[in-house]
Amino acid sequence: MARRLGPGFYERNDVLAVARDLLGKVLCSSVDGRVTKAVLIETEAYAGPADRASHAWRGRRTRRTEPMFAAGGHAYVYLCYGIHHLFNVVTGARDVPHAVLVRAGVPFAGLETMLERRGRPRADRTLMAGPGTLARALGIHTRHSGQSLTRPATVDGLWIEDQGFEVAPDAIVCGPRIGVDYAGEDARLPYRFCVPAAHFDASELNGR
DNA sequence: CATAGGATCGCCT
DNA sequence: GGCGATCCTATGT
Repeated sequence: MARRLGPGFYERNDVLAVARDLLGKVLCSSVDGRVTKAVLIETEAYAGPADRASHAWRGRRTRRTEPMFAAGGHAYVYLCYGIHHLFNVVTGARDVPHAVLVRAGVPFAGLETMLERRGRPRADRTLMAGPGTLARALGIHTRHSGQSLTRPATVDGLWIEDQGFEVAPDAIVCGPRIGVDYAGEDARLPYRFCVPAAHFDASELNGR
């Protein structure tokens, strides 16, 4: 049975552990009267003010980054390259700006809606193979930035469920984050986590 | 007010 | 593998 993740999951201060634990969890959206869900297969941790790759480096606090300083369990969504709405899970205590960027997923529910949003005729590996495409498939928008992930469902909202998918620690591959060359030495930190998409192929998803 | 640049994507060759 | 799209955000004057 599905269990919505609560504050205890998100408010942990170990953002690397949260990034790992999000693999296999199911990101859900209710947008435009439609519910869509994706199993997460790739995440990246952004570790607070000490992390030069983070928007909150050196405690930078602006209207855009303000949601990162909320308590764990809120959304941080920002526009990248003027086009892509990238979704992050805010983690840790209030005023500690940890976040986990959700980079990829596989469909779990609402496939027709996700195909329509992506302008695709059928599902393939590229349907949600990057942070921009995943957010688009789920209808995630910058207006969701700052919203709670733990409040009861609304007509326009996001949350994350545990659908019981197990991800063994040795199935997780980690490596450096993508697109953060500007971050100097921090660009090489192994803060990116993935499980192969095959882990959650269609046969396993049937019947859940 | 002006400007530079970005936690990307998809199409082109 | 190379490049243009596209516009918000942050920063500096």
